[in-house]
Amino acid sequence: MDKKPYDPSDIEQKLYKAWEDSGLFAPGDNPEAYSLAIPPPNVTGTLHMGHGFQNAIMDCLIRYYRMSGKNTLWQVGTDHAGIATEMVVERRLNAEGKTKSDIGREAFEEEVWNWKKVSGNKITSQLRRLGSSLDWSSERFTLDEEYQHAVLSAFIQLFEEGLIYQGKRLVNWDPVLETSLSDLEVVNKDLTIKIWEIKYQLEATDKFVTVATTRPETLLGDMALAVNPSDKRFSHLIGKKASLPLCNRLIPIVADSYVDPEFGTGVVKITPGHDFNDYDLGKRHGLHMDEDFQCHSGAEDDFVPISIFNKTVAIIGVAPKKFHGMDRFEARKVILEDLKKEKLLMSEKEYESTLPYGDRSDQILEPLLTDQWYVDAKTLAKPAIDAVKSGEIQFVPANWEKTYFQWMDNIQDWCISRQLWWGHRIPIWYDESNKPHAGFSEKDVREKHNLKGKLRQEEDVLDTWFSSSLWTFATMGWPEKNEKLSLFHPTTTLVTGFDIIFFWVARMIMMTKHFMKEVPFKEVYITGLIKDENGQKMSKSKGNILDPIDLIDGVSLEELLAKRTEGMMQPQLKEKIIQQTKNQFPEGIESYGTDALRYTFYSLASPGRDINFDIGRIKGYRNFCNKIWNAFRFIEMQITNHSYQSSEGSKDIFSDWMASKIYQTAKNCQTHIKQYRFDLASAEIYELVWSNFCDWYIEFCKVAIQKSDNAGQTNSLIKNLITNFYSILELLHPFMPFITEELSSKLADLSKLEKSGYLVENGFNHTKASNQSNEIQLDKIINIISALRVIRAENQNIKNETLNLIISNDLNSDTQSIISENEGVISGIAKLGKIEFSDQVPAESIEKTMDGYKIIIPLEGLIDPEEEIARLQKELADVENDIKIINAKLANKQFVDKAPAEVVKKEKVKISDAESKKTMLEKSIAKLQP
RNA sequence: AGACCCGUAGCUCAGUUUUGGUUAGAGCGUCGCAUUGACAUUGCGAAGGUCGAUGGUUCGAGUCCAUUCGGGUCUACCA
Repeated sequence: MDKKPYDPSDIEQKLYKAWEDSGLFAPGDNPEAYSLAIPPPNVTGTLHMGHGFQNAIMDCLIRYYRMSGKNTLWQVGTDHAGIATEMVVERRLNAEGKTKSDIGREAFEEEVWNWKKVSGNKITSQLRRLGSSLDWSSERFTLDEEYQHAVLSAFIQLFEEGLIYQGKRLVNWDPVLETSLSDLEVVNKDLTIKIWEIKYQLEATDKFVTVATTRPETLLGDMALAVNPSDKRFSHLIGKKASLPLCNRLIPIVADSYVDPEFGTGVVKITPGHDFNDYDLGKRHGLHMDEDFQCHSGAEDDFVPISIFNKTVAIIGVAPKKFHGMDRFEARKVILEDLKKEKLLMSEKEYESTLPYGDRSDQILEPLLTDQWYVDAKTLAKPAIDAVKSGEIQFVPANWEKTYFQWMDNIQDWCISRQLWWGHRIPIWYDESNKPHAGFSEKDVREKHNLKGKLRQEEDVLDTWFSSSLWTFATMGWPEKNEKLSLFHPTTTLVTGFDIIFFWVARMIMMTKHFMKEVPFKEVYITGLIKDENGQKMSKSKGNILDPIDLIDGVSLEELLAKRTEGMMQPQLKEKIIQQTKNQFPEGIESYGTDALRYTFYSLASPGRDINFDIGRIKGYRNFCNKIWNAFRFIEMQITNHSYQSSEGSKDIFSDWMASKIYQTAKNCQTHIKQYRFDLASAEIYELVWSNFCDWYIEFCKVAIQKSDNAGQTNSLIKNLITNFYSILELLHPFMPFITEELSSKLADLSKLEKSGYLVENGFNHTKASNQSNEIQLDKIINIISALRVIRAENQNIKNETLNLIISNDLNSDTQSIISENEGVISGIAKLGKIEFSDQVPAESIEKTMDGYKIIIPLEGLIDPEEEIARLQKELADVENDIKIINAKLANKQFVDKAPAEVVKKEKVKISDAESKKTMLEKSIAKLQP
């Protein structure tokens, strides 16, 4: 037996492989199903702390229910992550001096598939390192053939139902990635920007009106000026025209209540092609341009917005030729100079506002008029709202429902087309008259619609979230109806973060309700977001990211620095990050093992919104693993040293006590897991194992075995010890799968049980209800031993002496006889000579009043009576104070009348306890006094 | 502008809803003591909190209500 501490690296990967090879994670056919679908990570991504956290939780759930006898499916898979992946591959191409358009669509797609091959398995192997008991046999990727078929089917059905439509609208345009984005992919940043005031000359006068703008370049696309209809300052202008600076064309002045007379100058320039509000206003007023480039208002149907940007946001169209080809910011500069020259620029001021940025590219977005595909989200939202309102789906914690409703009630149609190459190409073919038809292939479309002429396929691909919104059922083979779907769908629970409630959770509910006529999951457990120990979001640019695998295996400072600084978007932060990392981890990070990391996650999983990951805590849980490991080593020693034989044994009070504690904890954990309180469950088990099992039970067993005088008794003590340890391993297994599996198999070998297979599949076999009265008795004995320890700590001269103990006869007779029966063990642990029950108290002694009885340690010549009196008097003062407080309470008529009888009774019991304690203390003091 | 979350021991957090009711808990850290048989990744013991503030409801408030201060998040945004 070696003495080195527990080393998880010896066992973890070996065990996972054994589990996986044995096919233990694959579902069976028991109709009592429990299923989870993993939120599919980006196929080319790597594991971060959030993944680690959420997967730890999912694995605990699935292992717990698998052990409880449910038929479990934990669906695994990865997402193609359109924009993110396309960006990475494009950057790699750029580094080689090539561009996407150089090589063309097909070659590019091939590049991405190659990249997936290189980096694609990283995250799935990392999931294995976490011990996640995923069903690898049903792994899916969102671009698998089968999955693609589901995506196309969904699109075609929605199109045919009129719930997907094409429209020329303003979208959030990312000029760097050259694609549209949905509202959710826009990050609004608060900034100090500039605002300019510009004069527009009124037609056929020498008068001007002034408008304010933060984007002067858009004036090239202005189609009107607008004022509030009730604004007296400008009512005479309504219906007149103004001349557009630098452009030599006229635009109408219209009245619209959208304009806030209090804000700015009260006159607004209207650019329907480049601003969302202006677009709506332009539509209301039917703004359009004639062949002479003059703008007019009209009926709503006349509305034709003009656009002056192309897809790289360079100036085109009706803008004066001079500006053509200029980038938006270059054009802004030139326009401001020109306005200044013409004395039309009134002012330039600082201004607090927000600008929209792309969440991936981090570039300022531009509203741009393009053809896009939309999902009619308003229609799909209704059943999805009802599903949550009716309780068919429950959010945990429940207040996330509010967030959900707030968004769903104001939902906008969802732009699902992306001008990318990586993803599901939209299954639309245009005929020669540009009419769109949906189908699985060109052939399919031709046959269905009897088309003869040339067909052109839509170039765009679908938003990644469109395909992932089908995740729970598309992974199970939909649109085919099969047994898997009927057994495992709806899934039981979704575990995810609040950051994707809108992106994913809400859209899954909408789509699943629509296609399956049922919900995708019955409960949504929204976890907190993992932040660093200072409450900062973990991000590459802050340089505070942690890789869960580094916490498992350890990492040197050099490697950690390299990881945190490679491929930085803002290299100027590099020095700061290096310094900060060196301060935090001067020696790098130690290896803690998966079980310790997982346990840390559980202990932090309280219902709040943010979870600050304090690296200090993981150390404590590594020690916990070591503690368990050594508890096993103790048992191992007993088995070997006493030639343990597996046979029928008899009960003992210590094992009964332990079994009873385990049973209670197991019951509580069941509740905690149902309520997703992994923090409470883990804390309770920790306390059970460390404080009850190791600190007390093992110590009792140790002495009991030592003092046992017959082999049968020894054997039976060991047998009960083994059984209780098994129960603990079972209870811990969903939280710490590796160490528990390893120890259970070692224990099975040692104790010569027939090999009973893996804990993974075995369930909770050893935990049983036990003798509760024994539990109470032993709790009392433990109280006595603890009190003795306090006395020793307070009296340094007796800290190591063997002492005699007298217990007053006030202690009930049941406990007295149990103490007598186990005198040897108790004396052994508490280092006592003999234990007596008596009301005869020797003159020189230390006394301690307990719960209705007292313990006395005769100490002739060893104590200073004066010191002892002082100590007792302090204790007396405390008791008297308690009595005063309770008396005051009971003297309060209001309290006695209004408080529930139970509460009043409790107080009365309390005071009588305190009174008797007081009497005992007074007697003790009197005796010491000369 | 609206919605939401957080504030409890030196630090990181439970406890606050359904149900207001003893002396408010844990881990880490700190202090004192312990040393060869499971474990120093250890054991035993101790100290440490007017629960952000104010007011209210109540016999009774960390918990309920109102106001307020500080920190944070999301949604929507006006030129």
